[in-house]
Amino acid sequence: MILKNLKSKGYRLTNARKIIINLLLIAGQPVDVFELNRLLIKKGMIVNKTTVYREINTLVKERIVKEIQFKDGKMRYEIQLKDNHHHHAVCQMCNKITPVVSSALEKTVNQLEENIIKENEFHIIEHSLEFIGICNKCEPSRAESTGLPDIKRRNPVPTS
Amino acid sequence: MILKNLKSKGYRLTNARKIIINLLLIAGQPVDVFELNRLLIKKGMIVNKTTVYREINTLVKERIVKEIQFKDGKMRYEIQLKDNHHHHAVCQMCNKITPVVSSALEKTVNQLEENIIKENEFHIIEHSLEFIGICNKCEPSRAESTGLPDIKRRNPVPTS
DNA sequence: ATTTTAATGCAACTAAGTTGCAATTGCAAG
DNA sequence: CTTGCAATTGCAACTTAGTTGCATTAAAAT
Ligand SMILES: [Mn+2]
Ligand SMILES: [Mn+2]
Ligand SMILES: [Zn+2]
Ligand SMILES: [Zn+2]
Repeated sequence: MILKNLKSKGYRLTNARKIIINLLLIAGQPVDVFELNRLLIKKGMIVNKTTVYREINTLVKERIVKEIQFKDGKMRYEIQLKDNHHHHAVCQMCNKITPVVSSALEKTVNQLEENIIKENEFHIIEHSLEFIGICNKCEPSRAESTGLPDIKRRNPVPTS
Repeated sequence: MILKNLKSKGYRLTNARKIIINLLLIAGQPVDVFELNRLLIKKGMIVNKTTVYREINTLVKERIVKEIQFKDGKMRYEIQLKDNHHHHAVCQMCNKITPVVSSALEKTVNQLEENIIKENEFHIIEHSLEFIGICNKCEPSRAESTGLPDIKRRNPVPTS
């Protein structure tokens, strides 16, 4: 188990650590630190943001958590379960996240990675693939707009 | 041309705009705002950072420039040329960027996108695919380390 | 040359994430 | 159960990318 593994490496099983891991397991999808904090408070536990950042970075370092960057300027974190490699489709309007799994795709990507390693002399460790779009719930409101949806980004394009 | 297109839409062909577009064309790879500013200064032109951000967001809005997020907390921008869709391999250590092109991959991705649209009822606008690894120049120094390379991220994992 | 409005510079601001350090706590050993 | 030590935590101050309001400047159409 995750906790066993951590303890064996000299990490302590602190309250914050256990709850954060649990919340990430329950979430089952990428969450940002703000959201994680909200979940912690809901569980009746207030953890300083510094601690949250440090804890998450520890989990990233131990390859228990994976970082994902969308385009809204905040890192998101998702627990890494065995044989659960997947990607995401993100709604530009409401940020809804849908997992995307495709063995055909992974096969093609792996093939490509091998080619890159051979041809470009570049050792590839991982890849990051995200799909950006509009979820079916947000689709209706998009029709009325200019076609370019309101992107939830940190640096929003000013509405002309 | 790009400038013609912009003028026809009511944008003015200012000095800053013309130089920024030119620098992005010359760069031919994703650059962040800090780097862009350095290039502007080298061209003998000092442009206020607010202007640079605003200009780039205008170009993004007009689909002339594409935003790319690696994991170092800064957005990068790359000019969008016709029929030049591609991805990137990024060195975790020196940030060297290598373009990745594969028609086989795009075909698989397009197929997958169609499936997502049908099955998940999610309208997909674009995808973002980046490969993370170690370039051949940085490879030697990696061998001596723990295996986990020093990642150039904003929130660096503390070296245990 | 005049006018109109897009673009610019500036300074102050926001928000994500980091750091140094002192106080706390997990936990192993006795 | 107590003690000791290193890992963890909280706090406050800091850094950095990016944003905003407003007064000023400058494309460019007439
Ligand atoms: Mn996921
Ligand atoms: Mn490129
Ligand atoms: Zn949505
Ligand atoms: Zn490198």
